[in-house]
Amino acid sequence: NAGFRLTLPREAILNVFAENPKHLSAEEVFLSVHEKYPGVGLATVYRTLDLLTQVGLVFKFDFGDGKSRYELASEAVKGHHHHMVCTRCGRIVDYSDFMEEEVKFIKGLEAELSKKHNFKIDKHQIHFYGLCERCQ
Amino acid sequence: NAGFRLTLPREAILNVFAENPKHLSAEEVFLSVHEKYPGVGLATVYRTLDLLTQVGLVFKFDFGDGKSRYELASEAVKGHHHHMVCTRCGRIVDYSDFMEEEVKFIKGLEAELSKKHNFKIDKHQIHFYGLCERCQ
DNA sequence: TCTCGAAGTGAGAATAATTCTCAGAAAGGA
DNA sequence: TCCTTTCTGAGAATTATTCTCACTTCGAGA
Repeated sequence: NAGFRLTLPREAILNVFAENPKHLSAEEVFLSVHEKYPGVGLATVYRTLDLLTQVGLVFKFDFGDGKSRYELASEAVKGHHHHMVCTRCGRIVDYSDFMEEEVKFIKGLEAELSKKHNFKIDKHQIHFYGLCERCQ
Repeated sequence: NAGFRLTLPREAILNVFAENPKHLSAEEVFLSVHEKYPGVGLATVYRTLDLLTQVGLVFKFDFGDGKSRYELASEAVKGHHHHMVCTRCGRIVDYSDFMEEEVKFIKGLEAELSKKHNFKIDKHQIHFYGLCERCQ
């Protein structure tokens, strides 16, 4: 909260994530907020999601279906996980197996790449694509 | 070429990739094709990119800036590489270092995940985000 | 060679997610 | 309290992508 106000819309949006800590689209957040606070507009949802992303409270993902997804950063960190996306039905499956090895590997890679390409890496995304259980 | 015709627009689009084997946006492909073949429409470019992606000749990427990028699959495989995206200027830096280790690690991960979650993985994407040399 | 149906096409309209604009509301410090 | 800054809702505007439709091209078979 560095120089920003914690207003009702913003609080409402954060609450949505607290209740449903999953990769939500802007529209899903909007609908969810709208139930309790019908006054909150879609533009504000987008603005707030943007702000929260800037500040680092939420992560923004793009799974390639044309809409962005957002996820509470603390969730994503605490239960660190990545995603598998079904290319048929669009379902997103979280996994948190092998995270320790994965994080270790990725961190090492990051360090090497940062050095070699003089690129200041601050986050990564790993997505697997394929067919989920139901769609095979 | 299984049941599809190799028409002029399609050939022209493939040529664009041959000449410039980089992560091109649909618009970039369109402009490039347009130079030699002004008759080719944007819709056809989109349709063809879609077709080529289905068939597996090109890969489709999404770096989170609202537009998709396409890359010749043979290029991506031959010079297997991944991407670092600058969050300030949008520049995309390829890297192909440590690929052997990376592929090995990812393949192993894929196998484990496929088994455990009964998810038929057929591709993955790894992106790093941060600040490029110029933007730090 | 001619004919017919499927596949492919360009142009522009339509769609969907996101951003912008603008006038008004709220909030915090002087 | 007043004033400036921040924040807001509503709807218009924008941007990438898809759809529609009438037309063309191709290729297989008669």
